[in-house]
Amino acid sequence: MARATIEDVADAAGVSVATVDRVLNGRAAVRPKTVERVEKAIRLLNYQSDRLAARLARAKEYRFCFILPEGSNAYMTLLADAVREEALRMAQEKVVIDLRHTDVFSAEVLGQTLDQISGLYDGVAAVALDHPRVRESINALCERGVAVVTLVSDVPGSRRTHYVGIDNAAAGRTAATLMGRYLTGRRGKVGLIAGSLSLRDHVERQFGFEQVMLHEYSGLTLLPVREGRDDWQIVQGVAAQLLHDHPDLIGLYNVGAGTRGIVAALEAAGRQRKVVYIAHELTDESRRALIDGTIDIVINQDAGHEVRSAIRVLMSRADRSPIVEAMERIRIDIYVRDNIP
Amino acid sequence: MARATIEDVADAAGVSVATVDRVLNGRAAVRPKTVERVEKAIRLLNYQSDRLAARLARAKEYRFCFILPEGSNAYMTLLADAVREEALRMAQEKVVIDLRHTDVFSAEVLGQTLDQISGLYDGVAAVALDHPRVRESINALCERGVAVVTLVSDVPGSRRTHYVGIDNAAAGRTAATLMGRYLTGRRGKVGLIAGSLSLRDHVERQFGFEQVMLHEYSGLTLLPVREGRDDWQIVQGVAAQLLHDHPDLIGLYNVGAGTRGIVAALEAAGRQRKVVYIAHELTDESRRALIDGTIDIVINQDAGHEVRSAIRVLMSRADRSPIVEAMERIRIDIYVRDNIP
DNA sequence: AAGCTTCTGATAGACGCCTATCAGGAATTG
DNA sequence: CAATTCCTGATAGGCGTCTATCAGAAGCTT
Repeated sequence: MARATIEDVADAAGVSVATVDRVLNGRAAVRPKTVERVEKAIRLLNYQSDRLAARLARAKEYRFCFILPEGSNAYMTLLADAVREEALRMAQEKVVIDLRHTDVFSAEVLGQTLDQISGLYDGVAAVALDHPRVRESINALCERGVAVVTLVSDVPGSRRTHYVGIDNAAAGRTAATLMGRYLTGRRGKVGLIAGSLSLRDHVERQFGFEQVMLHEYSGLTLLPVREGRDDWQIVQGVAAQLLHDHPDLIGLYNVGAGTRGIVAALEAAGRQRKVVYIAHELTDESRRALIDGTIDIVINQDAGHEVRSAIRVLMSRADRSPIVEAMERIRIDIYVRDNIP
Repeated sequence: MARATIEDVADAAGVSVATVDRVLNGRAAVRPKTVERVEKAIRLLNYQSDRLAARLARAKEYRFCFILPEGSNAYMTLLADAVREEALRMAQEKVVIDLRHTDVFSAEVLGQTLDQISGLYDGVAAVALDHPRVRESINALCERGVAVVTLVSDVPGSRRTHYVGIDNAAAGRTAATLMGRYLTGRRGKVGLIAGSLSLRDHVERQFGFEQVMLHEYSGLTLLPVREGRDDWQIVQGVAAQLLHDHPDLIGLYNVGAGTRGIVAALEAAGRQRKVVYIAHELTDESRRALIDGTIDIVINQDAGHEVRSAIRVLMSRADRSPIVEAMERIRIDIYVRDNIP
């Protein structure tokens, strides 16, 4: 009752291994009647090709490329680290992974980068801007048979194979629910800071947050969003202003990066622990602030998981095997002080 | 600059491939001086043996066994499903996975089961009771070279290779922090229900919960634990009693299974949504209750992840490759209504 | 029925490593 | 120095699949 091999299938179907192989890999024309016989034998023996042997035989290096925004955004640094780590591990399995950085805020630059790498890789994973220029480049890549995966922020409407990241509207709603519950029975204002309203993930989070806040926690006054460009110094200024303008600010949700700036602003105003502060992404900075109580909750998407998921998706596209949806769903992690990993 | 092979190493070291193989797999005695030469060549070429080729060549089926408690505990059902699913997937890679059920509350029965399977498997993953009888059987298995992994609940002091599960004390603390914050500014009683105080994970959760509640939320009165045997009907009785005895009960933490019983009791008393209720494990039942607001928070450990992690650990033990700690850390998932997967 | 096209079979040689065997060289012992 | 014992080299065969080639069979056309 050992596993069936191609040879077993060939015997059962009364054909040669060559023909079975032709059917399996669409190598040449095979008469429909023969195809059917082979397929019947496959079903009968419950044959599954041995992935290990197959990849060994193909002896092919898979080449993938990750494109991340340049700059010192803490979460992107985590992502980059994860990519490098996985690159090492995957080297053992004949997978080469390159990492490139590009200006995330410029659709033109990102588009050019995508255009250039065509032909060099079997697959690309990119943190992409949702912009027609980018969409066009993504589609061009797909056209040429390169698998494209969007990371963290999606580009809907493009022909990308897959989106690896969380449901950002749901993340926003999650933040709102926790904010509302943490502030049960209190009245006051809640501030909202985003990196840029041209980043799809930020907008979606904001949308989800407002949706739940307005409908379910109408006792709280939601202030209009302010943009911080994901730069902690700018964010610090924005937060400081917010705190100054609203002495009755009791909640703060930062949809983007720049945690460092907010922590600084809260401390400068002496209002840490007095404002319920919900941030995104678990970094060294936010971890620290979570432990000392300045941040109450961090909503996270696991960088390691995202990178591994992206690689798995690219791999299965490369050897035409199906992906396991359940395994590739990126979760919205909630961290409080006590469950930090 | 392709990957180095054993042959390259042999050439570089000026020895034969046979000798390299002997060094790599400790197949026979090799003179220290030669060993060193080979190892130097390996470092020099940054040689890493090709896992795929190695496993193909060994041509060995790995045989693993999962031992789960019998009965209809919802979470255990999820675990069992995950095991079956992975068993299918792993079949593609020459890994056979069996699933056995046993009485989780009896150390003797579990011990016997463990004793019996010795010799049949390369590795075992078990949801085990922390009991000397069980510990002894686990150690006996390890003695005979069978890799043993504890699942969900650990057996410290045994020679098990690894524990796959969450830090339960931290989970308890997490529950307490959320309970405390959700109940900010309110006074009243908080109830605590466990399955059995002989289950290590339950005791640890209780410990963590009490620790944080007592120190940080002293405005809330923590009631003594009650046991529900993880049976929803018993749990329902316990919960009903609790609600009856304490009209000022405003929080409830159920450390074990039996969510269904608590939901029923809350509904019967008409106090759903009036009591902040925190449960463990995301099942169909708790998911429903979370959505309709009866449950406020679910703390979860992902069944699929645990099973996959256990398999990975058993596999690396079997082919003596190291595990990636970071990848095998099981997270304490927090779910509210809005981030349910 | 000859000539052509389309399918199929047989087989060899990778892929990178494991396992096993045997002979001969090196080091050790008495 | 001979007799052991210990190390090492060379090599064959296998793991299950892919790729490629070539000859021959089957099917179709006219």
